[in-house]
Amino acid sequence: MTSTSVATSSSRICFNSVCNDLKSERPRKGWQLRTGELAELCDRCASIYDEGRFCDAFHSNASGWRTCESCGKRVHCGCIVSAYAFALLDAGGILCIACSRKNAVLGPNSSWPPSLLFNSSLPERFKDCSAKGWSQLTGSGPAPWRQAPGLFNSSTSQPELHSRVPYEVDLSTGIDRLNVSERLSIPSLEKKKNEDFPERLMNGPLKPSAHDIHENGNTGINCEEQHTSCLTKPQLPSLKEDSSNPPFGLAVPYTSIDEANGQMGVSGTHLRPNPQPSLAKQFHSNPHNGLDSSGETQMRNGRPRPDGRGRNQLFPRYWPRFTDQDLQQISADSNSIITPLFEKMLSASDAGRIGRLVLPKKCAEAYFPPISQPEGLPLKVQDSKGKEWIFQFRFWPNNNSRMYVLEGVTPCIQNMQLQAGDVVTFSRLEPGGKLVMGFRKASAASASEQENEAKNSNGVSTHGDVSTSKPKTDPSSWSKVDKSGYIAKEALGTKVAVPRKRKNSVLGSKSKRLRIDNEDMIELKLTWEEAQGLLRPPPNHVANVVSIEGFEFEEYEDAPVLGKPTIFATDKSGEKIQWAQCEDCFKWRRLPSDVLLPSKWTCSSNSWDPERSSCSATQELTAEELENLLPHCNLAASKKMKAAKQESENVDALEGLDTLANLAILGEGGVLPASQATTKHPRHRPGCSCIVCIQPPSGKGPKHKQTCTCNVCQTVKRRFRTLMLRREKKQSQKEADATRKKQQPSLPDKVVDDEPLPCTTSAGNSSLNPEKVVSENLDDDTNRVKSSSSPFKGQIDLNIQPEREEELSPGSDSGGTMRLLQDATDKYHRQQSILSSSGNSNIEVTQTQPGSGTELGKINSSIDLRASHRDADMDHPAIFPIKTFAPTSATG
DNA sequence: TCAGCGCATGGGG
DNA sequence: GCCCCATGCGCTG
Repeated sequence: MTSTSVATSSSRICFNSVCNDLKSERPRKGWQLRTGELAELCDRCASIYDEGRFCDAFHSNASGWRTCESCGKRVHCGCIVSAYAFALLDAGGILCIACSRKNAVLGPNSSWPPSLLFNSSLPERFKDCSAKGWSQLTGSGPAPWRQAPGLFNSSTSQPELHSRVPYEVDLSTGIDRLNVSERLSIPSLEKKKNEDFPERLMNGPLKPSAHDIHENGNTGINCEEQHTSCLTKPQLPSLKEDSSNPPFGLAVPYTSIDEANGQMGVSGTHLRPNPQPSLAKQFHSNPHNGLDSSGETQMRNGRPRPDGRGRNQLFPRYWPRFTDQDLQQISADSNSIITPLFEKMLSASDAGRIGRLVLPKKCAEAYFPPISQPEGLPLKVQDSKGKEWIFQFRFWPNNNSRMYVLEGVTPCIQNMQLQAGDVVTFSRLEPGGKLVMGFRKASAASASEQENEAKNSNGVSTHGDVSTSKPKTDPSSWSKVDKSGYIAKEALGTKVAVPRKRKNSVLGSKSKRLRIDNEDMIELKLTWEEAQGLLRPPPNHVANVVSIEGFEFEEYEDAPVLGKPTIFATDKSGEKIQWAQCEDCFKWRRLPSDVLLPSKWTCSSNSWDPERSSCSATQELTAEELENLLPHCNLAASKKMKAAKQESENVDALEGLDTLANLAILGEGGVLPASQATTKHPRHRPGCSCIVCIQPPSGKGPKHKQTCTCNVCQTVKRRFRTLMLRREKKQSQKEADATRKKQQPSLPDKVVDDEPLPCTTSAGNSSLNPEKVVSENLDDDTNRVKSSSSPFKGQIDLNIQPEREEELSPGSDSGGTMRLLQDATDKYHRQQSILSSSGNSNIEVTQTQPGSGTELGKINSSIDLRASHRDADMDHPAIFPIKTFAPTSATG
């Protein structure tokens, strides 16, 4: 290549040094430069390049021309443009890419780096490695990071896009005119599906090149165009259109015949050079990190796109989550480029003694060397410490598919002290194409994240760690999506502080999906309302408000920022300002209006007002001013929080009955007014003394002795007596039923079963609980709650737990009162759990109690007032669909 | 007997 | 109904 120009974006001249034409407004992209950018060409050169005639046109007199050993065609082998236009033969000589493909002997140039293949000389390995270089496979050559989009950015809800063959056939004419090829995936021997190519076809365009991002400062027009494209299954004819459309490069598959069975075997694509971003760009561009177009859109909208479901070919659990530091850590050489490929949480099997790590199929096929035989091939993998391991990469035929495994991973896993639940990450290190295996300890990740969260004054927790405890304190290293996702959880006040990959210490792999779902549920405890309160447009962006199913959402052209809700206002001089509340002291601090705060922000981070950069500094706002700023509910919550904070320092954290009593104490004469200190279900009126209304909102408060005769204890004990009586009643009823059945065996069960039902007619109560009558006689509190169920259909009845009470078998009575206490305490916790996840803003506000630690309350208390609909909804609380944490839900 | 290999099975998406 | 994949389980050395 004779081009010696630098920066393609800065110059208006065609990058082709022998061409002095001006680039067009939207220069077309050519090959990839070492900087990761794409050469920008004038239309003419780009066309020539697209047609694969670049070397013919511009390098005809240059050295490096060789002759294809097969067809005799002259092939230029001496420039970057032609780097992938030929294949080196082991015996010497070269094949043009067409012949190599045709013969299925070798793929395009840049075969597997020797470092990756333990023994590439073996015939089988040779075959396996033929026609596919690591660089091609993983995109290391032209576009390492683009590979990922191909995998992870599939079109939406697309069925497996099949038949590589038609594409291959159709595109065959385009093969030769493309100089760079990229290995895409291994075709299965058992099938000829190829979902990769169409995806890549889409995803190529889908991904804004780093260059584009760099140029535009955002995902830009191209990204939007790509986004559109990702929603539409590409049609074959469009391929050529795309192929002539340089900006994002195009993956064009080529066909080769499997050497063993003659099936269409090794396939790949020709790919024009793609952007290979710098480390930072790579990270930010890498969809694995959540910045793919669609993902970004989801986040920015605060709601999933309709097409979101099938967006990714791979489950998100395989998306690598790397920080720049992670990447740099893997890369000992600062000049190296890390391409995160995928990650996988170790299952029990993976981490077991068998030493087999099951690889996600698509990841294996896309990122690992293609193998056509089950035996596979040895793969040299470097761990993050630089130690090299050799695994056998192989597969098993499985249900007309393949199951890929890495064998022999036990030493490595043991060396890294990994166990089920930990995450192994795979990346590629350039140059050299080394496969690097990192890991993230589940426990360490979780702990360090929480620690970081606590330490990081920005409140932006980082997560993800590749193999070391190296702190990740640079929030900028996170993609917005990652950050926001994290903050969202953080802001929930559920102390969830979980990484996306939070693991239980011991994993039943079967429960993995469930576990992940549960994490998602936690995430969903944030209502759209609240999410909107946290979302704000990026600087200088104005949100479009769209209404969806009656709810308003702010939509941003660019990724929104999630952070601490603040109150925007105008000061006396007319300057726009915002008020933010310190997480620690709850004082409000004045900040510039354009400041974006992390979700956890404290006075110490107040660099805009050094005098008030400490919690000890007085609050600038007077109480009156604050009251004017804050809506009533928020103010109340704010005060409560403050009181809570103070109170929490004086009381011990307690559980169960103690907790109940604590509330009563707080309510009876404590710091908080009773109306605030109680957890009230909306249906309960002031003065209600039922078990719900006297429940403490938090686990704080003084302990109660068993002999305590305070209001709460008496209530609880009365309730326990009720429960015991119910049990006895139930027991005797069952015995009676059994006796009756024995005496009247012909009596249909239904009659027996239905018998208790008439009880529900008492007092017009619709309860199905046959013990209802007893309950009414003994426990007016519970009765009141139960009887109130009908007007609130669809809402959670916090008191009635029929199934729970069904569980109270007489046999369990042997434990005596303490067991009952425990039962009731459990019930209380369940109720609390339901309350906290109910999504009812009333509940949330009033539930925010001293020391509760529920940051949700904080959210409510300091929600961004620009979201005007929030206030409206405070008055008319809408219950958004919320997933509840099923396992502990005793009511519903 | 045991470890490892390779395939089968079945849950979940 | 298909696919993925975690894991079970039988076979073999």
